[in-house]
Amino acid sequence: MPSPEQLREQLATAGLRATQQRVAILAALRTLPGHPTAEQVFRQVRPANPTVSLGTVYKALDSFVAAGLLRRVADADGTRRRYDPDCTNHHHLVCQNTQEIIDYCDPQLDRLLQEFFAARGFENFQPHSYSLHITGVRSEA
Amino acid sequence: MPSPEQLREQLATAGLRATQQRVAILAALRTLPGHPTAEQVFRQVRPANPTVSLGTVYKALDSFVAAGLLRRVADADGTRRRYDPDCTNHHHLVCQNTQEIIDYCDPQLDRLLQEFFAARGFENFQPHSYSLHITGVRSEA
DNA sequence: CTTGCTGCAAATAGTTTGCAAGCTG
DNA sequence: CAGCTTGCAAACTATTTGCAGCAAG
Repeated sequence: MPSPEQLREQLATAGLRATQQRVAILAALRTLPGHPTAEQVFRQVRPANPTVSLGTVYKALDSFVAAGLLRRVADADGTRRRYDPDCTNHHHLVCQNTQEIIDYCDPQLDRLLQEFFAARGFENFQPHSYSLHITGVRSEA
Repeated sequence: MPSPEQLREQLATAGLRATQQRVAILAALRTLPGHPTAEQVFRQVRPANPTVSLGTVYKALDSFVAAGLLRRVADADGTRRRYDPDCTNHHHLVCQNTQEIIDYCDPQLDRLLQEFFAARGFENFQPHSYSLHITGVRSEA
């Protein structure tokens, strides 16, 4: 849970003006679990900052993405955009029943993929990062 | 390039009525390369079938997805839906510059992933299929 | 025949844009 | 103070829905 000052600094470092709105939006992104939509961020921010508008949320998220603070991801059915606050490389488990998306980190898997593609290589393509999408069902146990 | 009869049969097997529109739409999907949008399918179908409407294309694509003939995929920036006519498991190369998505099949990779996850296993998740999203840049060579 | 499919148009959902006014550096 | 940012509302784009008529099984 970073302090407002830390958030302001993150924005400044990224070359963005640290407005109240952006600080609030960035804070919301650090609070919300998973991959929130613009709407979800808006609803999180709004109560404490009734002046922030949805349009501003969209613009702020866009500038965050441009600055590399955030990653844009498509949601499972492609109707809306989601924003992934975790910019480190990671993978996703997708439940076929609930459409739920769970983050999955696995350095061992990362290494495996790195090695595999280092050995193999591509014709006309320079790989940069790998993200594995694992579809399946969540088992209650 | 399957014949109309084959397409009709595919539809029947999938439990769908083989209407002229659906046959034309399915044919277009087999013709178009990559992962077309509804709009692209419409433009492909329209010249030969001026009576087909965009709404019908959407409905037909939905029913194809429900029947398992097609897979819905989100396009890179998540603003529109694309339909992937290839229902066998495969991976994607995504070019950061052009947003182009290239299909990538690699049985060896599939085996590697299978083995890795068979050995590892998950807590509360039953994996079913794996799709690797490889981001990078296309090198002209 | 009867049930599902089509075509049209209107309705929605999500996101973007234009611009005057405000705040940040 | 200069310029980026905001808030609002209107504009857009992609997709969905309702419903009367049509066609496939």
